[in-house]
Amino acid sequence: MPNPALSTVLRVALPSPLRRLFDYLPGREVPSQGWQPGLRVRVPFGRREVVGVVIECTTHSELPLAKLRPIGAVLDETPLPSDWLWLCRFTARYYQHSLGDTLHQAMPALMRQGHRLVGRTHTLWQSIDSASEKQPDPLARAPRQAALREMLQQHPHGLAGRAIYAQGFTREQLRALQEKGLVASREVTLAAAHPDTGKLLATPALPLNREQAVALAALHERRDDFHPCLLEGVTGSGKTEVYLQLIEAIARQGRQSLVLVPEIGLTPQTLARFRQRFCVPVVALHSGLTDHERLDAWEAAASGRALIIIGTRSALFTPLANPGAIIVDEEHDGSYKQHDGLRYHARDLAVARAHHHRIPLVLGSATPSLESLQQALSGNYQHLRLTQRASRFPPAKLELVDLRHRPRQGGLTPTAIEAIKTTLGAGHQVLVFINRRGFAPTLACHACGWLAECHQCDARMTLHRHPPLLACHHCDSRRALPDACPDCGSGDLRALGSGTERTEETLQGLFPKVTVHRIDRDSTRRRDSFEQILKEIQRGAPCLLVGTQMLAKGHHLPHVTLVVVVNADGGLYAADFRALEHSAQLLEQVAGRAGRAAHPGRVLVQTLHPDDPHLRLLAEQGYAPLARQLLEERRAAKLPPFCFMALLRIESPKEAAALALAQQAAQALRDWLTDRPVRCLGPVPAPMERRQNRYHLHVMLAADKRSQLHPAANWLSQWLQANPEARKVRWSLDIDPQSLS
DNA sequence: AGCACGCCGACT
DNA sequence: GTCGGCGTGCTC
Repeated sequence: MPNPALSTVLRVALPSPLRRLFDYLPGREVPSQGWQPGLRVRVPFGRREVVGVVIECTTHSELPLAKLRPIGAVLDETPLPSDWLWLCRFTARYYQHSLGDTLHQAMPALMRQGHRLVGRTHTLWQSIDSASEKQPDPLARAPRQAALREMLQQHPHGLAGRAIYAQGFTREQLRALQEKGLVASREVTLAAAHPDTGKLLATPALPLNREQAVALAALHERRDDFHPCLLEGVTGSGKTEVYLQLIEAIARQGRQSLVLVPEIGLTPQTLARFRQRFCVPVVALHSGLTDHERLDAWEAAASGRALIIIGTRSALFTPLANPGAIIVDEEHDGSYKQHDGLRYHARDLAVARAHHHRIPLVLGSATPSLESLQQALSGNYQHLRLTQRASRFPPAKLELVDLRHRPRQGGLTPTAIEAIKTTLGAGHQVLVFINRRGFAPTLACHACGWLAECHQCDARMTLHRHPPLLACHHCDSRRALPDACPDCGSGDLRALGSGTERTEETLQGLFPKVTVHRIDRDSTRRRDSFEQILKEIQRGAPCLLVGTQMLAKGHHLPHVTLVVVVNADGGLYAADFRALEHSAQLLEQVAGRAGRAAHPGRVLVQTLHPDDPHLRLLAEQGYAPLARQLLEERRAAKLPPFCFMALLRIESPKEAAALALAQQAAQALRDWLTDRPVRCLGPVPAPMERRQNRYHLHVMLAADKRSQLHPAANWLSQWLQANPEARKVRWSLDIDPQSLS
């Protein structure tokens, strides 16, 4: 009988919401280098098999050894990257999430399914020295093949097919060179592949202005230490060029740069800008990748071969063998926060990760979040500012247009229509911004006041014209348009207010000879129609663009010289304390679309509150002064970034069940919090309490310091997990919630 | 979260 | 007589 005290016990993290590890005995298979944390294993779990990660190797278990089951299979020869494991453990702890679930989310799909990483190869293409140079050039009449051969000659270790095609070469050109015996392929095991040591730059760096040079020098100076920077640069001030030259410097040391961009920002144009600059492959993590491509990218980053990795939120979880810098572009963007499951904020995790790796971190934005701005103003982050635009013209001022007592057509005042007419007459393009999809926000009965309401949500239904229906934007319910009022039978039903469809229709009526492009989620359902329209717009013919924030963010629209904001009031008096910040960021971003190239721009902002002090400050002095004032207001009100919050959301189809648990949780929490410096608010009904026939309640936790909040959030999470009542409703704990809805 | 077990209503 | 509804319980 072996001594049970000496037997090996493996503590394994499994893809389950249960926030604990599970103990296993080793099975038949022994890992080639012994048991180590970080090895993936396949284990029996209940009545199924799952893939888990060994977290601890120990010799005892809290359970009797007879209850432990053996590990089924060992999936890795070497542990998963330690920087990646560290990041997942940090994330799980910070966001009160199961470690096993966090690890699973951070892994490519094929690794989740248990694919092995060893023995995988990929094909590299290399140019071969031709036997005799005297022969006439076989490529004299094939310029693309010649160019391809030249590119391959600059990469002595060879290039992957994907990298070749990314540079605009085709399979056929490659095949032709192969048949002529000028290039050859070889299979390389992934682990043994060399980092690309060929030429780094495909096109030379652009000259920097003084501010850009100062920013780059500052980043450069301390590239071997944690060095967080807020790069606050107005639209068109050349933030991207600073990123590119920082990446270049990092890559020259053979180190990797991780670039995060907002969901909407990972466009072919963005990628093209990076790929045009660098010869080395730019690994892009976008939704179009196959599972195998995703695994390749993961391995390329984990091995250190990939020097430049660019992606959206989830790319933060890419392992880095040799990290050199992390860049978060448009750091204020809401898409960095995940809104379900593991509710992480990629920007905040980027800060933690850069700190862990002791590398520079660049948070870039024209409209920084108040969180990052406060860090910069208080000296925790270095504050780098870019105020000069490449364009000859200063940024367009916002002109407030009073909506009160003015006739409106499709939401537009005569002032706006006149300006549109003038701009189109001058041969320029106009962007009309409305933050509402559909034809009109709702349908109303003019006889009795009935409004079209959703049966499942506390919300009005939006009127759509093509196809004609009532749709709820908060659930998936839709209804046919009623012919008469369901309450009083009157036929006098009218569309109330304007959405993109109605403004498009009005503008087409007013300017029948001009093309009107509507750009919103409804009009761009098809995969690449948005890209098509953008290309068309960039050709420059006079036209009208009507769109939602899809249009406002990031896209270069050089021929737009007039921007009209149909209604700026959405965020002015909203209940959510962040609404004003987000609204100001959006307005500034929209305004930034005006007049970037050869002509100055105008921005008309329609409002029912032209005297609102915040709006006036934004219009007269811009985002930066407004942001500083908002910070003072947050400080006075003890709101983030001057406090730290965690939000418990509870939802159930049964209102009473949700309320009962919310009250119990709040009570238990308050008892525990006695004499602790954490405040507990609620339960309160969430904004729009009923959504999809589910009732939503909130309990809020707030503390002056992150370190105070954390134990309370942890306690609450444990309490909920231990409480059988909590299983009857759906709940989630959101650390640093971004929105209170 | 999965996945089973278990105990009551409308179907061939 | 069954098929299947989702409440409850468990996963090393």
